[in-house]
Amino acid sequence: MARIKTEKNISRKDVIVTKAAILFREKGFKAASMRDLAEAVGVEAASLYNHIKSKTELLHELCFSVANRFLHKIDEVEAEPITAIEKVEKLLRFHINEMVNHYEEVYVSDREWKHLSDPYLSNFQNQRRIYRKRFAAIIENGIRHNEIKKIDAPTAVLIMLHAISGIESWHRSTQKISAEELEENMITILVGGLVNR
Amino acid sequence: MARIKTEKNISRKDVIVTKAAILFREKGFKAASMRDLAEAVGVEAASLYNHIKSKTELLHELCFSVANRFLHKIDEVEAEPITAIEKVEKLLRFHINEMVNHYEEVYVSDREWKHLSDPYLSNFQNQRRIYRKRFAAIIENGIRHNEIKKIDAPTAVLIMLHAISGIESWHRSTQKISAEELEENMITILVGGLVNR
DNA sequence: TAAAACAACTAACGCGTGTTAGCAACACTT
DNA sequence: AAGTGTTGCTAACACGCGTTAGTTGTTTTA
Repeated sequence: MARIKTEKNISRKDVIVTKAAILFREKGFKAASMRDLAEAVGVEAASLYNHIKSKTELLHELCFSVANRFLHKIDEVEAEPITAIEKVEKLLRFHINEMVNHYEEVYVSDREWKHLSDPYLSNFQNQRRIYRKRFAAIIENGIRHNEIKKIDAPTAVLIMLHAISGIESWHRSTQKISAEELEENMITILVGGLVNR
Repeated sequence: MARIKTEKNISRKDVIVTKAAILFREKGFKAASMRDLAEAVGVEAASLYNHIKSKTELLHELCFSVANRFLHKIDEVEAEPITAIEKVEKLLRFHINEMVNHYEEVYVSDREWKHLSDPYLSNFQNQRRIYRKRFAAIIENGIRHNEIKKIDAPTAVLIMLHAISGIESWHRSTQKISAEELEENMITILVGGLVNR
């Protein structure tokens, strides 16, 4: 009867949540079964329920832990006395790093939140909407100060956030450039565009 | 015993495939059941099998019809005697229009292809990989001719394609700018960047 | 070392799934 | 109007799912 191995400060629940992120990313939330997860953890499916309440709880945990990190970051960035472009760049770099270093979690939170159920679902959607509005507000500020082109701010936000989710492809690719190169390339393109002038 | 209504040149299978796209987009492939689909079509679940072979067949049809449209387009664009930037812009505009006008299909093809099974799966992945390489080759050409900044071409492709998939958010949003405005904004930002200079 | 708390197990439940078989009603052709 | 293929129906199948109950084994505490 082999127990789930834990290290210091890592609960068995944390182990399960982490493995769940990997599995949900790989197969999708619906397609990943609790029996799959149990196998990944090295235990029988029923045993998981000594540590978690339900499959959906795993999704809650993942989605909200990611969402909270982004909300804290935008709090921080908004308060800094820097230009709008610098704020945008800081947020982008944060997004890129989160996507590079916490790939599974961020990816799952991004693509599988639809399977949350109320009240978590509407809660999550709200947080997401608010985050985007605050991001757009920064861009609108930049437009007002002539730092940023006269564009539709919500559209800009949408482009930025989705472009970053493309790091998924980078992660999966075999011959990948370094994370640093990736970051610099993304910032160059998103902030400065393709055209050479 | 109400039949599936068909208009001229639209087979009953086409009706089913179209409804499937809407449903798969809404709930995800795995979460959408054949009974859901039957209800959307206005028929019992078993009746669907007079027109289709399996649930997965619906996904094949959607994924490959979308993939083929993009492959034909890149054939066309590659052959034109225009600059690299113009080629990129043409492809981007095509992507944007496809995403705006065939939202459900394109979205499903983009997000649910994982649930294809071999040999369709590897086939689809191949086509996708090849498409991206050809897109990247256009960008690399532009870099060689100094039209485009010295950036990592695969990263640029990844940004472009994923940015466009963000049109999903536009589609869902309530107060949306017009499709034309969206298109112009996206091209402006992706080709020219955010910064005003 | 005994008791208490924890974490694993086996067995099974009810349910929803994709799909098939067999039959009835419709639509079109001659 | 008869015949033929098409398209719908009902019933049911085998299976995998998330989850619970009850029990056994292991670790921690006193």
